[in-house]
Amino acid sequence: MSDYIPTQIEPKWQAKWEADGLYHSDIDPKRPKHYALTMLPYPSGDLHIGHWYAMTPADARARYMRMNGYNVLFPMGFDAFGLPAENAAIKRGVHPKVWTYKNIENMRKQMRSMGAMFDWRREAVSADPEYYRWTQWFFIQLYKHGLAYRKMSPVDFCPHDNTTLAREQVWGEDRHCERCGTPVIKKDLEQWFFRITQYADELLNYEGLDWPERVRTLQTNWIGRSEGASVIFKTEMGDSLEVFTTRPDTLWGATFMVLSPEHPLVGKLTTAEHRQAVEDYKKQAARQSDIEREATDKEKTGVFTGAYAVNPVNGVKIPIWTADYVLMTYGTGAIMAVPAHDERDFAFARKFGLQIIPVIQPEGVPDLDGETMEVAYVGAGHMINSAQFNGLAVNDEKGRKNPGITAVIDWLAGQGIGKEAVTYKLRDWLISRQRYWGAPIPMIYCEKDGWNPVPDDELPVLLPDDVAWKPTGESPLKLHPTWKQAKCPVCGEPAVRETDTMDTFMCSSWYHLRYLSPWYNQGPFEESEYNYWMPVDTYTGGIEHATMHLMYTRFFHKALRDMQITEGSEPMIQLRNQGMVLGEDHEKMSKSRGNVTAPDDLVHRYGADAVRSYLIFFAKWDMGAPWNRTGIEGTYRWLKRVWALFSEPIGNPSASPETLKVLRRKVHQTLKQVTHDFEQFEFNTIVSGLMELLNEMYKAKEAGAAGTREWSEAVDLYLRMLAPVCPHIAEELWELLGKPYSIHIQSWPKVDEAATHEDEITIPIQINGKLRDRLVFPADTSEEEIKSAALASEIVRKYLEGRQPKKVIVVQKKLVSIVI
RNA sequence: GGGGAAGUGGCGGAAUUGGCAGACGCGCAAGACUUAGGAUUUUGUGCCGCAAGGCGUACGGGUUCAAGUCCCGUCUUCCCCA
Repeated sequence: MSDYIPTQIEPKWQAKWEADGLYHSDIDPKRPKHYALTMLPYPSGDLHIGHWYAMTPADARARYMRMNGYNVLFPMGFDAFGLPAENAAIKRGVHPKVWTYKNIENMRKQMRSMGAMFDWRREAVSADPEYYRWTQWFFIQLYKHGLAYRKMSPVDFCPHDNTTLAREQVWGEDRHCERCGTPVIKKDLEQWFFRITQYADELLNYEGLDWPERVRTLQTNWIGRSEGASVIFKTEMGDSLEVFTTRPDTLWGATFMVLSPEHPLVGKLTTAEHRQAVEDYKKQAARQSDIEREATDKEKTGVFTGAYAVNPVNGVKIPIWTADYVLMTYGTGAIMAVPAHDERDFAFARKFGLQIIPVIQPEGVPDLDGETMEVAYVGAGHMINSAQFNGLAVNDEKGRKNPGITAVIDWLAGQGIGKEAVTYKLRDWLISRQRYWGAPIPMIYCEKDGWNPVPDDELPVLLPDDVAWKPTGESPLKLHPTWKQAKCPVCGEPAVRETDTMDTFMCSSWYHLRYLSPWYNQGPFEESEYNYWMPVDTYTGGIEHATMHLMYTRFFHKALRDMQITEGSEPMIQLRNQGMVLGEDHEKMSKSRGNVTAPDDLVHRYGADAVRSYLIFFAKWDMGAPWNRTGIEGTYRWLKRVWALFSEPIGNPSASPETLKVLRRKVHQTLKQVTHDFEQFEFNTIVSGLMELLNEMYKAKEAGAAGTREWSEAVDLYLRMLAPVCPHIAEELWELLGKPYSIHIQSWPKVDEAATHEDEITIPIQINGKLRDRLVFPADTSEEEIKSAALASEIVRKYLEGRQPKKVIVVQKKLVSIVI
């Protein structure tokens, strides 16, 4: 018997699998397909233990599906554009391309050491010109179909470094520049957008998707659909002020208006007397984040503009204020304030002594009084102080489900002062980045013909390599002497290229399509591959992508469908999220904290199989947990015990039939549990189940089971169950036992249900809810027999002291509960 | 502030969904083997108690023959908010 030396067997099998193309996935119409996808990594340098934590169970499950007869596609690639490459260039003078591709090379090597079943022929790297050629092509398609457009939009800008900043480069509550610490300012730039808002309602529909409730809730909140009405107020000077409200039924209670400090009319409306206060207030508001501004518990601030508006429903003159709790980015940036029935308006009115008029009266309580109310009333009731609508019922529903709201909306529309309206928090997707290391936006500007797309046969618009890095961080594309010079695709006259690049979420919105045929150069993907493999059956990745990436890719797919490029509305049918591996200090792993665990060291010391099984075993997959360096000893020991048991000589069988029956029962019970766990993504109990079975097998061997038919079956099934989790040791032992190569193309075993049944059942006996006795019965004992045996038990008789029990509950095959 | 998730031994976690709480593993303790042990192996290990027994799933109530699981309230931690 030899020792278990993973570093000897693992590279050997990895090389053989690769040479044999064992994990190549090709179209096979005879077999059901399964597209298993795990989120692709950013090539930051090293594969992190977190990557392993995400990929290993995904790989194990892909292998399980393959053993179940599916033709499985499990590809891998790199999300290779992005800011860190540019930061490295600025800090260390390495070209982003060099930095990125060196990292990719390193990470490929690390991934190979995992022994995953990636089909590397299908690898896609988003920074390859052959990849971003199609990213650009998609942009042009979206542009041609009116889904991409250009408009002014504010960006974060550092006045000291004189550069635009990405969101993640703006730090802290005071929103300062990551590099120099200067507070950032907003600057308006012309930028490109995708019309994701056009798909807002469709994105709210998750029909046919097996996605976690949590992700759907996050997306739903992100889209933030509100139903209500838009109403036109007029200022005394005659300007129109449109407001959106979800509560048009409370219009008669509007006692003032509030404009966002950024609202374009604030300047015009403000009277000379109030101008200084308003200007000061605007400056102060601009320095706060939206979250701070919206917080309901925050002390309300605001100033009077000196102007008045007229409430269109009753002609009452109401003051116009400006306050930071109204955001320009939501609705119209102006609200009608109904302090009696809105918490924030109420707090504001009380603070500044503004009038409060109740217009919804709850049932069965004394009449509300604006002078004495202590909180806003937001519930159901009937309308009061509302002219012809007095007495109308208002319930807790939103929109047209509410009779009060419906009646008022219809009346407003009839009067021409308002109409039914829906607003969303979702904004159009801003895709311009003032960066170098991204896919150039393939557009050309001509003085005469305006913006036009680069012709298809000129794609890709290549990133130039010969760029200079200025410490300002301004995009080198802008500073490049010749790159932006182009010919107008329409008139042929000199024109200029767009120097912005695309948001990398654009690259990752379609990578699952490039995996289908990264070799293909006639289009983004080969149709036959698409028709066979799509949609993705199982998508796994971190919850942090719930809103951005997962929403963008859904939008992208719907847009492709509408442009007749693809069929189907949803790219990924089933979604599951893993949790995060924290450092041993329970903090998020990061180089700066020095709490990072490097998988390479672990693989070197314990082998990939031990690392894989430990990552699967040590935490509930969807929860994650802090790393524990000694824990891995457990799975390493387990594998050594597997090795020892399966590779040592068998000896003469001498086990009793009972021993063999018990062994076979445990094997099939484990198979049943492990199968269930793979289906349900409950990975940690797969390993614990296999550990338990191993312990039973040691006992059985002790009792002389080795060499029997049951023993052979146990070993065979054990290795098949082990194969998805620990592919190397399973393959090695499989070969050692003289079984046909490769274990990874064997079938998943079938559970023998009959073998799983217990002969005997142990029934706990409770008296007044406390466990007092345990009795063993043959499994088929009737309820009556169990009941009488329980009552006859010595311990129960002692407690009964000759009395009759008040109640006896017998739960079939579970327990007996006696009440005295 | 709003929305969401979660609180089970010293630690990570089990518990067929209302039915024997603590599977499996780490750690720890004692023993065996050994020149040695950071190898291997055996046994033990929720807490209190010499024991009988009692108490135990964040805390306080409730429903039930029976609650980690269901209901009400409180506290704590974590995640998300362009």
